[in-house]
Amino acid sequence: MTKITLKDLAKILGMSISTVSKGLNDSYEISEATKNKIKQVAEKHNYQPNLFAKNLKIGKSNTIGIIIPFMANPFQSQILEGAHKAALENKYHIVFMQSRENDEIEKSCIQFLINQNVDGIMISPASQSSNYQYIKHVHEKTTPIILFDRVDYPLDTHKIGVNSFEGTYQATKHLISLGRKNIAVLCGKNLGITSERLNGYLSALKEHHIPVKEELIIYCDYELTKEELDLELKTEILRLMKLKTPPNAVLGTTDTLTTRILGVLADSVYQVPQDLAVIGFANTELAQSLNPSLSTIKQPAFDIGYIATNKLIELTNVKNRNDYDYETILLQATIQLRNSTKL
Amino acid sequence: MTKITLKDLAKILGMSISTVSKGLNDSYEISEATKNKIKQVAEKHNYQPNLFAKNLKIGKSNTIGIIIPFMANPFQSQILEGAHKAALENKYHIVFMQSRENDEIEKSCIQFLINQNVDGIMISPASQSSNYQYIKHVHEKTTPIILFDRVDYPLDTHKIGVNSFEGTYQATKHLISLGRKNIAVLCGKNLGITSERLNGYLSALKEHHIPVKEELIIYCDYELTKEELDLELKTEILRLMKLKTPPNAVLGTTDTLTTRILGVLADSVYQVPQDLAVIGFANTELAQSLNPSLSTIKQPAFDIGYIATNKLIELTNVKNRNDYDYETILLQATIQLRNSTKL
DNA sequence: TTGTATGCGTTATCAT
DNA sequence: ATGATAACGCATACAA
Repeated sequence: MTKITLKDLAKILGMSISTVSKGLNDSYEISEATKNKIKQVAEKHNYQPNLFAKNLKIGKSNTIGIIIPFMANPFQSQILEGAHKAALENKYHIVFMQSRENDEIEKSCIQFLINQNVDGIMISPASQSSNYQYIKHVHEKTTPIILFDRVDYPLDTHKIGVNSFEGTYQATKHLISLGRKNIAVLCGKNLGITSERLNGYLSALKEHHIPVKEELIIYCDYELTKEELDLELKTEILRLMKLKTPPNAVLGTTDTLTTRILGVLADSVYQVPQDLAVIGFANTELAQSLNPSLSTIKQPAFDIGYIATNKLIELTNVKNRNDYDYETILLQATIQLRNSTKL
Repeated sequence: MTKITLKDLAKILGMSISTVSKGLNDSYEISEATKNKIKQVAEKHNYQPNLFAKNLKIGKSNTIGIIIPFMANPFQSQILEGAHKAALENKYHIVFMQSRENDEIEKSCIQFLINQNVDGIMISPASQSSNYQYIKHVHEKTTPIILFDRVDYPLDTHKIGVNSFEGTYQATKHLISLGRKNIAVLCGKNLGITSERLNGYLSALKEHHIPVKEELIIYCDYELTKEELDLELKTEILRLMKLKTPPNAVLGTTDTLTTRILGVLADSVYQVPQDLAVIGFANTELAQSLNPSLSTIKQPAFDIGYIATNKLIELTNVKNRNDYDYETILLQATIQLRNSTKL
């Protein structure tokens, strides 16, 4: 039961290859009667066009590339799942690559994808302006590129992410309403989203006339290994808790930072939430299994991946991208209050 | 800067297309001198062969399919990461599909992959003998299939997984050594790996002359939604704790069961580890962030994916698979003792 | 409305 | 050692 081709179908039907091809593609030049006959036989023999031949002919790959920092990460694999669904529905393929939070690797990923003839690329940039000139060039001259998750990046294109400001703003307000006014905030160094998320924090403080203390704003290097990051966080916690007025709450602006700080605290003498209330961006299903259960800012990760992929595929089929009207879609993050901020 | 083809190179070099092609493919019929010249020019113009044309010609796709129950799952996305690395190193592509623990979806995934002309497929089966006849047929007649993770499945092929017996055996012994002899065990219903993992538990009990109580062996339906599973676990916990001699420990035989039971317990009146010690298969990075930190049986997920993919690619390039010597590779799971089993 | 012929970019067979 | 040519499976311009 070897693969059946157009030629085989043509022979079975006693027609020419082109008639069969046109019939299957619903060409207007073929009569309904023959179309039906063709489709019926194709169906019966479970005909599936050879994609390599098709793509070679058409000059399209029906494949998009996705560049993500790390795939073995709950938040990002949820995004991938959404992307996967959208791609499947549109009969597109996905080739994904991991930038590992590194600009150079990111560039090689893009080059690889272009060599693979992908029709479009979606990126969650490794840093604020990583490979900007190169990405801009590729986007304008060769292959459309859109941004997801980390959308605070200068490229003029579709951007699908989350309302960063709102998430940290609401979370900070919640902490304040609990009487936790001395809030440390963990930020990703050189991360595009950092500024908006920090703004949410700052605005909430300002609104409540709470002075900003620089010593409570911590920038973490995102290129560190897990162990190095843990060590850095541990050091920071020690420093913070030795201040004359130590913080009584911590806000994590990214999934990684929130979950890591939790591990560091679990390993320390400080109690959550008694000593430090914790809240932050986190998409882990284990939030409620933690003890105390973790209050989180949860992003609609699946939707981000799903919408971004649909947008990219749409863009892929646009003939002329000059003067194209790009959209920025910011979904709402939702705050889920649990025990790490109780009391 | 449009894509450069063999034809372009030939023109630049003033040679024929076939000479250039042979030169790039290190054919013995081309002189070293011209080979060098060809490669140099190809390099300079960053020539990349069109994979669609190549695959069409060769009749291979250089693509493998991976079918996994769920990708947005820490354990499975770690496997995927290993697979991704191996594929990249071998210049292979991956198309992955999710069976969602469902036999029918699994079958449609296989059919899809075959239609995509994948050179081979690796599956973590949805259940004990899901689609066995079909998979056997495909494997023998069409496309090589290997198994990973859930390797307790009758197909004669490569199997890459973990020593299930050893993991639960050691974990159970550890619980017993702590004086926790009344151990409930959570199993996946119809899951191939269940029997070996249960055997580990039973052997450890036997070795310590502890009678087996059927009432402590719980089979959970793997096709349930998260909410339904939580509810089922909640009900089971209530039942267990009302027994005349309630269990003082719980062993989870899969990642899902271990992490879910933890959430259910966190939401209950029962304390971990005071009332119930908890240990089980789990690859989450949050194990140490849990309070109490979770004792886990951790699988080398990355290695499973990496090795399986390499084995599959190897198999893909075998001409005659009759009488092929298939391997079963069982890696060691490692037990990480933490606070959920202290005291 | 249907069929013929060409070419997408490769590899491979056969001449030269 | 190098080149001309056919073929992979498909879509399409053009002819009938």
